[in-house]
Amino acid sequence: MLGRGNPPRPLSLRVGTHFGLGVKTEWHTAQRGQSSSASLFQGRFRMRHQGGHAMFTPVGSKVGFPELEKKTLAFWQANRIFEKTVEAREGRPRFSFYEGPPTANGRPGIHHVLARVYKDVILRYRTMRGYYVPRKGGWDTHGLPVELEIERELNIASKPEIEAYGVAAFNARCKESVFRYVHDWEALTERIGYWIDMANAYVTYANEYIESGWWITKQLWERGFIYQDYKVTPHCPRCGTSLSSHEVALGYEENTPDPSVFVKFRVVEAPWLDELDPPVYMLAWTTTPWTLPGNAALAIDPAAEYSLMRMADGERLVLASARLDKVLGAAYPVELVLTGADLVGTRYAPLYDMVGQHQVDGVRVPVYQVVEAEFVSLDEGTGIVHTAPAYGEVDLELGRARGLPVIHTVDLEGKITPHAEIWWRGQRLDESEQAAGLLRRFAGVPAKKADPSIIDDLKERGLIYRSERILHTYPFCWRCSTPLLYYAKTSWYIRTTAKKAELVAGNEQISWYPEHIKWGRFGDWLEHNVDWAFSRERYWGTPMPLWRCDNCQRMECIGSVAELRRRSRTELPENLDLHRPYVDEVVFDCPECGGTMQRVPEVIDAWFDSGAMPVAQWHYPFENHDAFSHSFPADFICEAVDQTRGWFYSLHALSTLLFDQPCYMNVICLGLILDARGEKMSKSRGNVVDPWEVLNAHGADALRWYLFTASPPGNARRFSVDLVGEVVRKFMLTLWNTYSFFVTYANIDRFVPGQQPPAMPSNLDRWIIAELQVLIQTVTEAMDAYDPTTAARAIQQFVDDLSNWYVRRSRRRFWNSESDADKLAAYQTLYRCLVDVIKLASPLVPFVSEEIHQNLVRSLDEGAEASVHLCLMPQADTTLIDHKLIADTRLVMRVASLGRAAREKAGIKVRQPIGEVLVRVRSREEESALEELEAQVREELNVKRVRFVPDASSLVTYTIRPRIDLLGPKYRGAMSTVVRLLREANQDEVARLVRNRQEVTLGEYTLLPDEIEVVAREREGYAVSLDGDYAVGVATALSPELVQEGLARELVHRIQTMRRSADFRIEDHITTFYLTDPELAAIIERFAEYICQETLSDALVAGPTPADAYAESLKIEGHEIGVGVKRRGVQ
RNA sequence: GGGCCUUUAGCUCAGUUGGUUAGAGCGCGGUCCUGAUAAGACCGAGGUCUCUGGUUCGAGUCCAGAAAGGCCCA
Repeated sequence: MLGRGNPPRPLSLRVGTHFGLGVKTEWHTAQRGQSSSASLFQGRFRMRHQGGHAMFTPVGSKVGFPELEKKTLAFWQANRIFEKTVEAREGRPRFSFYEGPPTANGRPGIHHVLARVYKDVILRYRTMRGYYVPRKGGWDTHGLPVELEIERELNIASKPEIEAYGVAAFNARCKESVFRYVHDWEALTERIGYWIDMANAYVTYANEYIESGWWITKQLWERGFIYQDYKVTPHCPRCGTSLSSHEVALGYEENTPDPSVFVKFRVVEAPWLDELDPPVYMLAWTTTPWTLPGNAALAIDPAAEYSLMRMADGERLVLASARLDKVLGAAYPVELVLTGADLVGTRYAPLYDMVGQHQVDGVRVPVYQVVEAEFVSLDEGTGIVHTAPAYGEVDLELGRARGLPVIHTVDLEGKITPHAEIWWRGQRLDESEQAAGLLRRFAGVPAKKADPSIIDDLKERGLIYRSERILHTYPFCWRCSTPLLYYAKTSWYIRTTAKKAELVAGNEQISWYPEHIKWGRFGDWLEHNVDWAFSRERYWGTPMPLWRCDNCQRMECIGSVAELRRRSRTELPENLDLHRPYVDEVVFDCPECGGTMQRVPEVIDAWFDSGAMPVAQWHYPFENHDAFSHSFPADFICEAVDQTRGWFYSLHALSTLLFDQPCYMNVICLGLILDARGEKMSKSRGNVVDPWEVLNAHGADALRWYLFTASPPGNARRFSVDLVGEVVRKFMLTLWNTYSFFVTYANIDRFVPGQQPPAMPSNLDRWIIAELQVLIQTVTEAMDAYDPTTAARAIQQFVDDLSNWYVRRSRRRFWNSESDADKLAAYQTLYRCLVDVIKLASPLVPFVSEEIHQNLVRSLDEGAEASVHLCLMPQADTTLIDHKLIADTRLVMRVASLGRAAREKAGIKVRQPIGEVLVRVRSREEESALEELEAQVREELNVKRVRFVPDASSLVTYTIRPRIDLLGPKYRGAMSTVVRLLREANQDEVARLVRNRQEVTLGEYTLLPDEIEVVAREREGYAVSLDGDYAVGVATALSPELVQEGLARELVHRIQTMRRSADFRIEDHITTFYLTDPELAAIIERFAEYICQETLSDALVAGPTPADAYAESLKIEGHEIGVGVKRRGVQ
């Protein structure tokens, strides 16, 4: 530590110039406390630090962020910081957030980290803006994935096997499994700094949660929004279960052979044709002959052209004109050309007549006719599509739109039934008389195996035009490899279409990031809204609260546990589990007929659970009315884009149906995380990155910073551990080292913030403070707009400027200031920048911000906030924003950059002082700006003098360039001529005219001086660097004085390096010994004061180095020199 | 098959209302600077701005089409 006999570094090193004469050694005397200017630093500090302790905990430039973060986590936990950030804002305006519940039955991955840190950053930010931001966590616990995992464990794969195992035991295992990885989740959540209340998280399997779901269901039921109808799902006949789209995606097989059959449907009644002899056939194409008995209609494209062809054998076929070549293969006479619309209403003879002339209430069932449809393709088939509503999703949709019956001829085991089951308008119809026997010959045969028999049958009856085999992609069960059947089963629906207009209107009120989701993926989905099939024939889920009378089929919806208790025939146990199978056992009397009412077997889609969370997380309306109403609607939610049709939709749908308004107002919709090669991360590909690997290597802040800055939130992003490491170097270490620099010197100088009156800031100070205010504005605007990426990138740029311009340019002020007031201003400025920037950054990188806050703010001031996260965000002081100064400083940087380039060209290293640079800028205003900031240019370029060359003719020659941005609009089509004329003109002459602000006449055109740009080109004798209008020239000649000074600087540099090698402290004073040739010795004598000052040498001794000093033999520009450094004072 | 997104240097990304010579970081080669910095500066190599067509005096930018990749839905 400082102060143990080591003389503190003097505060007052008053040296007027670097080259004062006569002061060789022992040049400083002022000690801290005795110097008059030291009074600047007295005050409370001196009272509190009489023992001479460092005020800030010393900070090295080396840092291990992961270890540091663990310390911070422990601090947060021990001091309940998260809880305090919430409690501290009670009574303030509320910022409401809904947590989209993850499932805890798998390990969390990097994509979960992405979502969680994006949630966290907004919530922390809002808290620091003074909002009250409670954060209730949640867990999604129901659903098929949970069941599948248990099936795997039990080594079973079908519903009968589950039932044999026992639903109670099965569900018990499901319940046990969903929190299997909860510790992983909690550990990761904590480690990445996601602050969320997990202790009071909602759990979708809880009875209370289910009861709220029942309440919602009953609300919908009473409003007539719930009905039962068919739904086509991919069905595995062996497992006896439907597959989710995800499961289907697992089992696609390419190059699957299937029949490809062109079938003839004989027309019996056609408004567009009088004579039906010889017979007319509609030609349709199918790859699933087994669905032909279920045919209910033929679909055509009303806009397409169709042809009636006369075939060789005299019979006539109708098909799309566009398909003639492909299907018929040869030319036949066209008898009639007509549009699809003409064909609508055509009646045909069914291949297998299941329906006959059925009438219901005097209305004939519309079947076996030609109907129009949107989906008819002219790229394959015949343009006439066989439609079987029982076996195709679009078929069923079309059937619904056209009122077609659903004709089932296959059972759930995938076998053809002896009799058809026909549903129309929610009623079961008898099959036609003729139907009896039609199916019998196929009965019991698995559907796909019946294909050949059906084809043979139709062939015998002359109804096949052509039959062949094709290869295509077909889905198989991912578990048992059985071909899937698309199959219509009854399902419970929520009539979301009834509120479609409201869904779309509600979406108008929601802000989406990125915006295209609103109009694109989500808006589209709402526009094409179909009713929500929300029942599942499964076990582990919220039971559908519908009871049906086994006698009169009366339905009843139960909306609460109390209601169930009232109705139940038996006394229900106090702790009744609302899951299956227990709830299935509850029966009651039918009020209509006295029959037994029994629950329907289905459970509710887990998406319904998640969409119910605004209500159900509070067990509303059974309790917590305030908690619900205060949190509804949410200001903010955030999930990945795969939730558009998941949670984003289920929330929106239920909220609109229940409350006629959206339940969230702002959404960040995140893109997916891809691996380093741009491929989706998935377990099966084995390319998932374990978040812990990144966290252990680089820490949570680095990971967060990477996720915020690398790409905008909506984009898919590539991810790898190395990319995070880059962030550490680029941002984290830059920030850290700026902080470390400050602490190191502040401790040496005993700087105490707030203890001195504000010192007079320099231009450099005013510049960085202005930049800081701009940064505050930028960050505030971006974060208010839910855009952490823009905020973080701005902070990164600022920290770079702070470190690589402000601190670099200020180093001497801290190290060796010409005035203490100036040094004080530098400390005050840097301190202010650090304190504000960590506040701005703290929502993004909460750990390192906390660490710095604790040391810079909290350690000095008991009254300061206990955590940076309890602070309020800094407010921009716009009076401090000096736009001109900001622009001027950019100009200095630009000139400095050009000057360095010019030095490079001239081959003169920066350590070698040069006499003069010539600078040409764009305007007189820029010149005066540079004059103002000339010291920065001189120091940065190590030059004695800056000279402006407004005309610059002595430095450069000119070329000219047309200002096509001005000439273009003026001359338009003649532009190219004007440009050519200008190019051919005498360049020097034109340049001269323009510089004299005279017009330039080129043939018939007269150009104004502003319309031509004059560009300077390098002149010999100077090394000149050019950039647009700017030019910086370095005089290459070096005077002997300059060369000598360069040698002195070189020697200083060598001594500094030796100090480091000798492991001296920055503030250690030394004695320097040297032994060299007379020429170099003379130079050293001459620059002794400068050398001493720079190297903290109290004495510069010509002579051999003592044995106990650190010594090196050096060679400087051809001079041999022996140098020794020895620390002064007590070791 | 439909919808949406992406495509700019080896990698990750910027690129403002269309304007002369398209940028940054990382990586690579070189030089320099440095007693805060694992950092920084300068120079260099590395680009048919995915392609084709159109609008325009002028297109990375606007329009149309195509291709590749991604996601969602069929």
